[in-house]
Amino acid sequence: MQAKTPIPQHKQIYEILRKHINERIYAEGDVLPSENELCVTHHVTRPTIRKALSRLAHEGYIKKKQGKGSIVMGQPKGIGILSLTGTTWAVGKENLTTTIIVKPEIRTWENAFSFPLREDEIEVGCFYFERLRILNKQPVFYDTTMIPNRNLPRFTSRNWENKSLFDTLRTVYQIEIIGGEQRLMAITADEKLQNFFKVKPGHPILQVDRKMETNREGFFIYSQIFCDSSKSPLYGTF
Amino acid sequence: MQAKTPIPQHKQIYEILRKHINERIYAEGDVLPSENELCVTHHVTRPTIRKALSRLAHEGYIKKKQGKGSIVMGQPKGIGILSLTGTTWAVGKENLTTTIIVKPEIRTWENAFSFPLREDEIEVGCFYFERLRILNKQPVFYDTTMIPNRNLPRFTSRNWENKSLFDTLRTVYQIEIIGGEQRLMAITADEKLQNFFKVKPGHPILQVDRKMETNREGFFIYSQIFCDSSKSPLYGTF
DNA sequence: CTTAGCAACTTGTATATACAAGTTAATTTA
DNA sequence: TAAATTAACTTGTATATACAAGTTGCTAAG
Repeated sequence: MQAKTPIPQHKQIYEILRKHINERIYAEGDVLPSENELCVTHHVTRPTIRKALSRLAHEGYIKKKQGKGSIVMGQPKGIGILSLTGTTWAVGKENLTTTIIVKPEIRTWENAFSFPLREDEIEVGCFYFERLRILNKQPVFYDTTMIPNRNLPRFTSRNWENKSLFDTLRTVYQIEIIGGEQRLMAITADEKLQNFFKVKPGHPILQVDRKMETNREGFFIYSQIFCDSSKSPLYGTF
Repeated sequence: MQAKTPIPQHKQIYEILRKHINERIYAEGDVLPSENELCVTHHVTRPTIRKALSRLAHEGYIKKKQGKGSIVMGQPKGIGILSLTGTTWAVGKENLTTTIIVKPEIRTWENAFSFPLREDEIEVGCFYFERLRILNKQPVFYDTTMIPNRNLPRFTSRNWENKSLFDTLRTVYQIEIIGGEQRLMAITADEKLQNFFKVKPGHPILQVDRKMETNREGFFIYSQIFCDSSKSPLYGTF
């Protein structure tokens, strides 16, 4: 492993192992190569490997057992809405299709779902898009996302259908979600939502407002999600 | 720092710093002593300190800045329902009172809120209790908790009013939540909930079913929460 | 054949060290 | 005076090493 890039080695190794788990090169139930073996294959020392593994363990990709090894758990379950990193949605990945209602476009911030905005955020405007997620031919999520228009070359020209927004941000732009805040509410469907979800007036809907913090100082991502949890409860791991 | 106990030093230091932040010895906005200073005061080396700080940072107690130091963020916001560790509820801690509806008692498992149970879990039975959380004199949460009856001496005789269940489990029994899964749903209030929350029929209610994994192998904690999010949205950090 | 114990693995904890990189403030230079 | 440099801090990354502790399977004793 060469350090020619400014990306730390433990992060590179994390990405490699993560990819291998996602691609089922290491499948659920498998035991990862031991830390010492990984040291040899990646030409680093144990603390470096341990840092990569510790992140994988924390995110649920593996489970470490003293004396045994690192057991692969597969892609963490969850739909990327309640999980910690917001990076994956394994459950129903096969069945969950994403339709873009409004393609990513540069807009002024209309609002940020009750989260206050800073001056400089308002100034640059934002990438805005709306998506409808369909599970087993039934629409279950409707969400809008706003991302500040700052130093994201060729962002609107990317293909976003059935792509993970957070995977792209992480691998292409080196932007990672490091935390955030969210508000959850149970509401009753308004006319627009009744239309999207094809439900009757008075139907309970789950609403989530999120403000996500990234490793870029002062760079926040805002999203609002509506979910018809009667069709499919919002399932997540933590 | 002596290593006479089997509890690792990095964990002990984590607990100390965490306590100091909770007691506002280190207040919001303060900068923690530098890693090297902490090394001296706790008689350990930097990697050990860094492990403690890294956990505090991950849980939101502090924020690390390269070149500056570790800035204290205070107790992580959230009500302990959506936050990662489930250990704290800072927001409204002053205003949030907890009433025990059903005191902790040993019961057989009636069910575990749609989570399947293992044989040995059913065998030992569980501690069961119900609580009602009141914010500004208005009931906002109603929750039931089930904990397997295994090796928890004097559990039922403890005082649980306005105590953090997870703090007690961690400090007294060395049990930590290391992850879990949850299902969120928007439902309409049934008669029992209408009574608790004093709302009309058809009122939307947020329901959360949780299965929490602990550092004790095979030891899970189950809880079900109902929230009248119209009075106070479920706010959490991650 | 069965079992106890040991050896060879695994991960967990901790030390000591080194240098890179970001921040801040004092100092030097123009 | 004002700007540039430097020095002294901070955290971030990485190496090399050592031993503790849990797991597994082989081996030798009964």
